[in-house]
Amino acid sequence: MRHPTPPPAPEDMKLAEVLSALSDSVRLGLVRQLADGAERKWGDLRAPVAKSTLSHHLKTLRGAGVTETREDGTRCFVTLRRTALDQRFPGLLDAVLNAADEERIGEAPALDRTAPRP
Amino acid sequence: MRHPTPPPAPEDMKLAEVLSALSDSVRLGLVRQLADGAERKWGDLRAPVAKSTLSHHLKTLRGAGVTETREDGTRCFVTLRRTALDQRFPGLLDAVLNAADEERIGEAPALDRTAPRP
DNA sequence: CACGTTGTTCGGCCATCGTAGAATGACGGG
DNA sequence: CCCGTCATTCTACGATGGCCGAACAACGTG
Repeated sequence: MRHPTPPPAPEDMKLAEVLSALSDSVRLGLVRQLADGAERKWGDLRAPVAKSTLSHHLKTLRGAGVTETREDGTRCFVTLRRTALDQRFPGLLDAVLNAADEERIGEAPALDRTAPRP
Repeated sequence: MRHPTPPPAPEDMKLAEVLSALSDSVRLGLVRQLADGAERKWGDLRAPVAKSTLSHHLKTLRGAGVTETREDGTRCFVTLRRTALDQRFPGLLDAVLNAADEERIGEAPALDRTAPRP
């Protein structure tokens, strides 16, 4: 399956690149799903895009050092690199996750129930 | 001079937009120059780009709600909207500024003195 | 070994972005 | 009143970026 994008060492992570990786709502949604630090199966990640697009988003996150990927046979598992991020950019991830929670980024489209049906 | 981009109310700021605004090294350099909260003259801001480009970058920062602009006659002054940012995205700005300081983003190109001259 | 599953890569499309130079508009000073 | 200063807008262009469907590659299983 080939993952030619190994995660960069903590000291090689660039702030602008990380912020850029986090500046997309689809990717923020993915990061939120990984927020508890637990490993998630690729196929269990939810995003409102085609799987090729999802793959690209995960590649972007990996490239910036935000996530890490482990392969096991034909399937792979994704993890948030919380310690590396906290070490290199103290407070950043928490601030972003809190704000993303507040905005409910990446949550179900939420059918509009504001107007009761007739 | 016309500033058709008034800063959004704190509650209208979008996380993804703010992160996007901060994901450019030129803009990060500008934000660093404003970090102390003091007002700065447009013309005193340093950036390695043409003035039209600088104007666009400041428009982007304004549009995201990161900065504010005050006009006085023909010149204008730029301020970091620290309180609005801290209120809406607690901890985010500090984390970004600390990391940007660490990477010395936007500082003088720094002639290479690692090898002493012959 | 043939096949289905899983994720990546490829090719292409369209939108946005960073950049610069030139034109424009708004003032203030001589 | 005319000119210089200051910042924005216009126009243009190459580079990215997000998106998708299709093709591909690696693996486990029947």
